[in-house]
Amino acid sequence: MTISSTPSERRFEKNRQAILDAARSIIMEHGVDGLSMRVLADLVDYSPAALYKYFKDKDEILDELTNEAWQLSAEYNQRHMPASEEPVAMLMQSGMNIYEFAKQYPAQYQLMMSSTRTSPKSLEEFMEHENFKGLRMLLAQSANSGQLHLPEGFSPDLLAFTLWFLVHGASMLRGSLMREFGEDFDGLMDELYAALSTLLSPQ
Amino acid sequence: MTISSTPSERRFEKNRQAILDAARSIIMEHGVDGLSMRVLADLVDYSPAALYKYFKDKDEILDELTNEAWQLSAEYNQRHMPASEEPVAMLMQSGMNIYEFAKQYPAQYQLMMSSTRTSPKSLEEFMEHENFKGLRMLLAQSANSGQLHLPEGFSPDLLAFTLWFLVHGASMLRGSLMREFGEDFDGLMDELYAALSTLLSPQ
DNA sequence: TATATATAGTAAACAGTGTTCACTATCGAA
DNA sequence: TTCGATAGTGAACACTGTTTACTATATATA
Repeated sequence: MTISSTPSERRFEKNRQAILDAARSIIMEHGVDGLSMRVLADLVDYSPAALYKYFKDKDEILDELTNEAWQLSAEYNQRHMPASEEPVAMLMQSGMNIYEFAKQYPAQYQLMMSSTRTSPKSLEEFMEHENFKGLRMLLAQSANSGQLHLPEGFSPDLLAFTLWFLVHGASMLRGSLMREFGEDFDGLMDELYAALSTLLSPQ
Repeated sequence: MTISSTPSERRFEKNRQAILDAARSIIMEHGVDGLSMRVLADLVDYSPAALYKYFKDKDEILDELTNEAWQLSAEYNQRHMPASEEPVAMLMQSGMNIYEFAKQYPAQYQLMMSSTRTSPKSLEEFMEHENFKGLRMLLAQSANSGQLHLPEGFSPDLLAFTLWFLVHGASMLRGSLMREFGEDFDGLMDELYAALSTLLSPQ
């Protein structure tokens, strides 16, 4: 399914991609706030105004990087997920993956959590979001097969949200209010995973 | 304990306070990003440069507002806390108070969670933080007296961190990634409080 | 009371930001 | 070969936080 395209269209797409690559490298090295249209233009040997032939505005660049980031995070999770394991262990690994991703790609994570135009428009839409649906499925199936203990009052979906809040809360706090805690924070998370693991294991 | 002061010192302090009041009203109406030195100067009938006689830089203004915000949040919590109640109910109310505060004072909450110079420098320092120590004490005492059920693997302090992560995670997500969910998010939180309440109640 | 000093306040500028506009040169198609 | 779309540019606009040189005014001292 190759899309027919003229040389100039391919050239345009290449240049656009090169700009995105440069933008990505800037936010990874200097944070999201380190990205300015002028330093970006400098890096790709364009004048600042030229960037507006490729993108409507700066937000469109950030939106592209945000979508990339969600995908990257999903890939990161799949890459670090043991193939056949018990559900509770997979669940804990899922949590660690989000947490580690936020640590390793703080700029991308910041974009995911803050981007304006990209964020889901309703709870229903979010529930179908690729990165959340996997978690819901895992919980529903393993609760059904008795491989996961649902604490009283928790539906699979409510537990999914709870864990999402918990892990993303911790990850965001680690990058903002608690950014100075360093290793101590990681130790705390290990304790938390251990306790959660026994709480959610059958029996 | 009135501090001896000259008229000019009192005048200085009054002007400084007036600037802070104006800054607060700006962030409450237009968000933290809506605060610029020029609109602030306009509002208090000063030239922009004059503000620098009262504050080292913009961050110093934001730091003052951040400290205020932490205090405001503590007061909000105390004001909405039933005097004599069972610990679990108090705990849930505490969580709701943080969540409701973040909803009602989003700018202040944003400052609390993001300010650079104000944030605690270590885990130990944070554990002694006024707004967190209350939670720890409540948990330790009620767990000791059997009025709170500690799930296996959770120490009182670990549970305190867990609840902190959970509530602040939810509050931050409500203000960022999930800002469009509106009432649905609140309903989810109600479910969560109910489930948590039965999980942590004795028996 | 006169004089010297510290201080409140200002206009203008600097360096940075995102973005737009008028313009040129080149490229692709008829 | 001509003609129109388009890639790319320099300069400007309207912002941002901050600094510098300067002027009054208010305070403190002789």
